This record gives sequence, structure tokens and C-alpha cells, in this order.
Amino acid sequence: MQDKYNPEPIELKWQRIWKDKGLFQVKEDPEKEKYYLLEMFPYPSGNIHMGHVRNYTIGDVVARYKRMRGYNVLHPMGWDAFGMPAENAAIANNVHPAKWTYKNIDNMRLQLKRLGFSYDWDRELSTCHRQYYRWEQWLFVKMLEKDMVYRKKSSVNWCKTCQTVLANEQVEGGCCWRCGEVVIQRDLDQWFLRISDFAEDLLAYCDRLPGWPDKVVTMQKNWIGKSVGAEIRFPLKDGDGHIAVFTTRQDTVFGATFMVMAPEHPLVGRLSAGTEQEGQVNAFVERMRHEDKIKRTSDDYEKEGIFVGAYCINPFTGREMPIFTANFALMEYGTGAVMAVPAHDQRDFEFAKKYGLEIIVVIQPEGDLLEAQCMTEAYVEEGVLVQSGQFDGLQNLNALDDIADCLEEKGLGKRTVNFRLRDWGISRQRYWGAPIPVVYCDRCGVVAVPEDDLPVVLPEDAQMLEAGGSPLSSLESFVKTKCPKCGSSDARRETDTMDTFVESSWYFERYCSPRYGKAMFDKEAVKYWMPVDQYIGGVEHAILHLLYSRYFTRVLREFGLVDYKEPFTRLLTQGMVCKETVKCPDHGFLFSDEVITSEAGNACKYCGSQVKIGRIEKMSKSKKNVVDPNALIEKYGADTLRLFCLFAAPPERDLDWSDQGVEGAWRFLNRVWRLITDSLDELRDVRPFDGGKALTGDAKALYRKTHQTIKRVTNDIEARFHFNTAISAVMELINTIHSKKENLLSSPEDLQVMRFAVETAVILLSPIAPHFADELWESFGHNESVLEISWPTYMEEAIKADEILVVVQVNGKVRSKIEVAAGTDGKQIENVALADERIVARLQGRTIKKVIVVKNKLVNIVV
RNA sequence: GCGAGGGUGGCGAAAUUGGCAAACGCACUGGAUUUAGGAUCCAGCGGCUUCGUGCCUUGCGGGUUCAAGUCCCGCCUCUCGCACCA
Repeated sequence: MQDKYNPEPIELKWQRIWKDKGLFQVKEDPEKEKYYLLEMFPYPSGNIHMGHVRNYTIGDVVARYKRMRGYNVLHPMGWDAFGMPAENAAIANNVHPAKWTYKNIDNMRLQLKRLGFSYDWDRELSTCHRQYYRWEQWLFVKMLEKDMVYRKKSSVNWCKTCQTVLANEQVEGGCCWRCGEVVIQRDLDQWFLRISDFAEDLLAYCDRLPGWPDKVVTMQKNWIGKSVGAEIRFPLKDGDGHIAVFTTRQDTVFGATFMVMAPEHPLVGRLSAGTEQEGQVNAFVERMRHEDKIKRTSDDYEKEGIFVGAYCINPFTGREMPIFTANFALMEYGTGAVMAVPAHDQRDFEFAKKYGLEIIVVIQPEGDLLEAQCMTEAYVEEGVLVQSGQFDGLQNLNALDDIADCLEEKGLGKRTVNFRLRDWGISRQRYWGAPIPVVYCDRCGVVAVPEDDLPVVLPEDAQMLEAGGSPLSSLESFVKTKCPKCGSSDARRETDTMDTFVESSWYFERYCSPRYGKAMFDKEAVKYWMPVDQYIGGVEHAILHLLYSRYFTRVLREFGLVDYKEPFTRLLTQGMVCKETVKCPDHGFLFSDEVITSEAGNACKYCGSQVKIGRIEKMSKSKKNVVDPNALIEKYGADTLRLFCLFAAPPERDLDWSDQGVEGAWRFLNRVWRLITDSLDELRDVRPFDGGKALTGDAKALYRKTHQTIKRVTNDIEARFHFNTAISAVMELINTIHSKKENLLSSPEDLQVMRFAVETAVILLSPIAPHFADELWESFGHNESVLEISWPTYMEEAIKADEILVVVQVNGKVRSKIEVAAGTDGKQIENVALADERIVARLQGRTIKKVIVVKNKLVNIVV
């Protein structure tokens, strides 16, 4: 036992002991209640960053705590190992993506181990491993058989920089979510998963996720975007046929005066053909197709359109409606055509004004009369229907149903539900991903790779292309294959790989039986462990990853592989780790070691200019406001780093990095260390006080404080995950011990209470600073890890004080404080309060109107 | 524009059902110890103050209540998400 707290040897020592004892390895045990704690697995980019440290520290505290509470805790870790950075690195450094990835994994595994996280490393998995992705290929084939997957040519989001297709979810404000490049549209054959088949169910279950943050649930609901309305068919004026529209406002159908179609709509070309508009329409459509998506979705985007040269008929009014195509109509939503009701839709109103189109008011507000000519904006509120034939006089909201009935009776349309959520395009024109297990044969068409031939292994000898694009398509040995059906040797393999979100949609099930060779997972193991009791990760995955995982769970259920619908019972989305930015006028953002600090202020290391302290932002390499976990571990040890991450803010909030705060965490551990090592000689052979005797004075107070602390810490961890307040509670206990220790090192009972208090502090700290706690625990003569003992329980009896401080208020202001015996009844407290000197003085010459007594808390005298 | 979540000392934050606002920590100030620095220990630390513990103080303005950071109404502001979705 050393006098000075020296974390490195201690941490390495306990990491070895934990490993040798196999403390973190778990298996299914029907006798014990399970607890599956999962943190989002990292992409192996090369190094652990502070966000990981925070995420995994939060998880580790919960895992260790639950374990001490007697649960059989599954706490696995692995690697989301496929993805683009590996290919970029390969091109930049001429290393194979596999080599680069595995090297990063080795490095990051060491870093995680150095932080002392309680993972069952036997369950480690990498999604780039063929024994992993073979099973998602297997599922793909099964889904193909069941028509849950399909191929279609579609206009896709294309990123020129990444040379790949992006899912809608990966386009943020018209730009690539990864590199920020502007996304353009391109037609390609793509594989899609029918996630929209589950839209209704995914939406319905949003309300059955009580353990999820409201924010995330709302984001999911918005993303799915259900709209209830009707499809209405508008017959063309000339010839057969009709235009179908989707609307949520069938109540306004009598006010529909023109039609707007997406430029991509197939009817646009057909209708304008042969009219004098043809040339202009074609030019317009062509221009729109090349317009940047970012421009088409930007705020100040000018609405423009063009008459296609044809008319349709409003089936309710018989009126002719000119047909337009316009840039704001989206082919992907609804039917790609919109009935325009300028009087009651702002966008239609603006369009009508611009092109001089007719405006007909069909909803009149209560007590007002709208005139189409005088309107300056659309009227979108409720009202009474007018100029709407048989529906005149109805409240517009009530008319929604009547008009829908009418549509269906007359065969003009039907009720419909539309979702914003579209099918999930998973094809990626990249190398470093799981190959899509399909073969194209001239004779047989699209053929799935038979189960026995799986996995389709990603070849290792592919050349990365500087220009991007798929290296697989130029690899003849991979592409050329036999047709599994007819045996023709002219067949060609699919060269696209799967979106990496596919791998992360089922890894939590794989963890239950990570080496299982006969299926995606061992059903029994999954039955025992799943669903995940607590999932922890960044809010940036609130839509994509979580929605896909929920969808995959439903797919697995369809195949009878699992029997639950929701994979994650509780979800915690932790805040970002932030730090202030520092900028030099000449050299841009600076790392903190590029800044020279002096009395005069902070200067740039390179030019000596005064630097500007910028705003606090999420840590990122580009802003140079990152701190390196390795350097901190070296200086302070893992326990200090863990302690700071938990103490600085509650998990769901952003954490502002503070070097001085880390220093404070370090000081606290040293203080505890000194406190214990200083009194170790006196306490070593003392049994902790067990409540067997009546106590008095400081001993009693400390004993009470200790039980109070157990209660607070337990409650903070269990109910709220508020580790910051749990840590302050332990700090208070340590302060109390510190202030009383001089008086408590003499009598046997006093020593026992001291020992109890000190041991309890160590146990309560153990999930947070596990190496530190184990070392001190051992110094008390224990020979197991703290992790192996039970979490302490508190005794209400010990927490109760004999004397209680009661606040006495006059007219709601605190005027005095009195001590009364616990359990004194209201009337008695009132009497004591009224007899108090200060209060008597206050009440001179005033009449008491009312006295309110809150037992054990306060008295308020109203005068 | 729509939706969600914030706004409390110099800073990070606390106050679990309405009941002593600012626990705990950081920074700062004074003192002890030290050759010195650091570390440690002790004390102080929202504002005003006629130093009476007197008044004020939880983004702003109203309200309910014996009592409001907490509940209700209106507004300001910041962050995040969505946004021509028909």
C-alpha cells in the first residue's frame, strides 16, 4: 500500500486481476435475473475520443452497479467495422481497408481496456468479419424469397465525393451526411428493403416505448410522417385517363382550380406532347432534373412551374383545371401530383398569384366574409363550407368524412394513408461493405446465392480506385461466376455492397451468441438476454440506426427468430462533449498546446498574435478543440477521467470540458486516498459498525450520514442515472468523515463507525472509480473485488434524526428556526414556534390569521 | 413556420411530490504550513446594505397559493430536430 496515490500501477494491476478471474464473462443462467446493458459500438476510426469515454463510462457504471445488485449483466463490446473511412485511408496511405481496420481495432481495444470497462471481451465481434456478415447475407436471401426486398431503378441521392448512393436519412439539408458534398440525383438500379410495410407498426409502437426520451420518440414519429387523407382521380379533359392526387384536405376539393405535377411525373411528357407547350415543358423538366437538391429544398427557393398544355376536370365542379408541372411538387411523395386549392393553401395561393390562376373560396371563417380578389394570403383555418354543392354549410372538418364517403360511392377515389417514410435503399457502390448475395444470369435473371454458398466473401485483392466508384465491379475474379440455377458460366455477381446500417441493425442479437455457427444467433440465448434493458448512445442516431434496428427486429419476428417487437426497452441519449474553441487571426483554429498562456493573455505559438476564445462547441478535430484521452490517462489515470466525465454534468446534457475540473476530480480521489491511508492503522482490524448498539454524538451523526449517502447514491444511479449528484453525495460523506475523524479514533464503537463510513464510501465509488476502489478495498484486508460484493442497503431507521430542524416563517419569510423532537405533532410544533423569541418579537401588535404546519418541515404564520 | 428541450452566482451545476434557492465542485480571496513554489489544511465567497441578518435575487411580465426555480397565462432568448409532405 503506497502513501501516495499512483494510479497507473494500480489500474494495470486490477485490470489484470479482473481478467485473470474472468469477472466479466457471463453466460445464460436461468436462476438469475438478466440485465442487458448495451452501449452503441464504435466505428474503428483509429482512436477512442472523449465522446466514447463518456458514453462507455456511463454504461460501465450502470453495468457494475447492476451486477452488484445481483443481476446477471451482459455487457458486450464490438466494432462497426465496415464503412468509407477505411477506403479513404486505403487510397491515401496505400493500406488495405482490412489491414487498416484491424489495426485500428487492436489499438482501440487496448484503449478501452486501459479504461477498465467491464466488457465480456469473449463476445467481441467485428461486422467486417465473414462470420458476421454471412448471416446478414443469409437474412437478405430469406427476405428476397419473401418479397421483403426488391430491386428497382430509381432516382437516388448521389454524392460525387463519396461516389455512392445515400439513403434519404443520410442527406442532411441537401448535403451528404458524411462529407458535406451537395447531393445530386441519378438513376440507378438499387436494392430496397420494404421498411414502409412496417410504417404503421413502427409508428404505433412509438407510444409503447416509455423508457425512451420523448425527443427521440417524436423524431421517429415525424420521420415516419403519417398523413390520413384521400386519393382523388381527376379525369383528363381530352381522351381517356386521369390524374390521381393524394390530399389530406378533401374538404377543399371544390376549390381546386388547377393541378400541379412533379417534373418527374410520367404524365408530364405525355400530356405536353404535340402541344405548343412541348418544347418549353421539356426544357423545364430537364432543368429541374439537374437542379441541385440543396437548391430545391432551400428556404428562399423560388416556386416556379409551367403549363403543360392540357386540362383535367374537377369531378365535383365540372370545371376545367389547367395542368402545371412545378419544381415544388415531389415525385416521391403521394402520387407525385397535387390538386391546388389556392384559397386555402399558402403555397398554392402564391403560385396562383404568380401565374394569374383562379382562386375560389370554399371555406368561410365564422363571422367574416372572404373575397377571393381581396385575399393577400390563403385562409388555412377552420370554417364553414361554401360553393361546395351538397356540402355547403358543413363545418370543414366534419366534411372530411362526408366527402371521403362521397368519393368512394361515386368511384372517384378512396380514403388513403400516406407515409413520409420510404423504403430503405441499401445498395452502396463501395468496396468495404458486405456483398449483396445476388447473381445476375442472362437466362434466369436475378438469382439469390444459395444458403450453402454463403458467405459471399469480400475479396481481399481488390484495388481501391482513386476516383471512387466500386472496386468490385472491376475485379473479374469476383464478378464472373456460375449461375446457381442453370449453371451458366456467364453469370455476373452483384458488385454493390450493403449500407453499413444493415450491420448495426442486429449486432445486439449477435452478442448473445457471437460465435454461433448455425444461424444468425442461438434462439435460446437471444430468448434469455434480449431485449436490451438499457441502451446508451449519442442522439445523432435517434432516427437512422434506431429506426432500422426496430425494423430489423420486426423482420426477424416475421421469420419466427425472435418473439419481441422492440429491441431496446430503455434508451439513454447522452449529450455531446464540448469545449471552447481558440482561433488565431492568421492560423485559424488552434489546439490548446498551440496557445501560449501568459499574464498578458493568450497568444498563438506560431505568430504571437492574440488569440480569440470562441464559443463552446462539440469537440471535433476540424475545430481543434479536442482533448486526447490517452494523455489524460497518462497524467491522471483512468479513474480520474471517468470521475470527471460523470461529475461534470448529468448524462443527457452536454458536457463542457474543463481541465480544471479534471484537476478537481484528481484532487478528490487523492483526498479520499489520504483519508483512508492515514487512518488505516487504526481501522485495519476493526469490524464495520452494524447498527447493533445505540450511538451518540459524532458517531451517531456520521452513521446517519453514511446511510443517507447510501440512499442518495442508490437512488441517483437507479432511478435517474444522475451520477453527478451521486458523486456529490459521496463527496459530502468524505467531507463529514474528514471533519469528524479527529473525534472518532478512540472508542471501539467510534472506530467501527469510522470503518463503516469509510468502507461504504469506497463501495459507493466503486462503479465510478473501480481500480481505485478495489485497491482501497484490498487495503482493508478484503480479498475479493468490490464488484463481487453486494451493493449496500440503507436503513431508514438509521437515517431518522431525533431532533428535526423546523423553519418558522411569518408571511412566507423565514424568521427563525427551531429544533423539535422527531414526530412532534402539529399543534405542539405550532406552540413551540409561537413561543420562539424572534417570532414573539415579530408578532408584536399583529393578529394571527392562520398558522400552517407542515410536519417535520416548516411553520408558516400568516398575520 | 412546426415540434422538442433549455435559460438559476464569475463558471459547471443542485433543489425527486409547491415548503430554508445556490448542495457538490471549479475559479477567486484571506490565513496556516513551507527557504520558495507546489501540494495540503482552515476560513470566506449571489447582489445591495443604514451591517438590523434588513432588503432584493432563479430570462421578462402577469396570475394562482399561507408558500412558486417548481403550477397557470402571455412574451423574450438559446440549442436541437423537421421543413415546399400536398
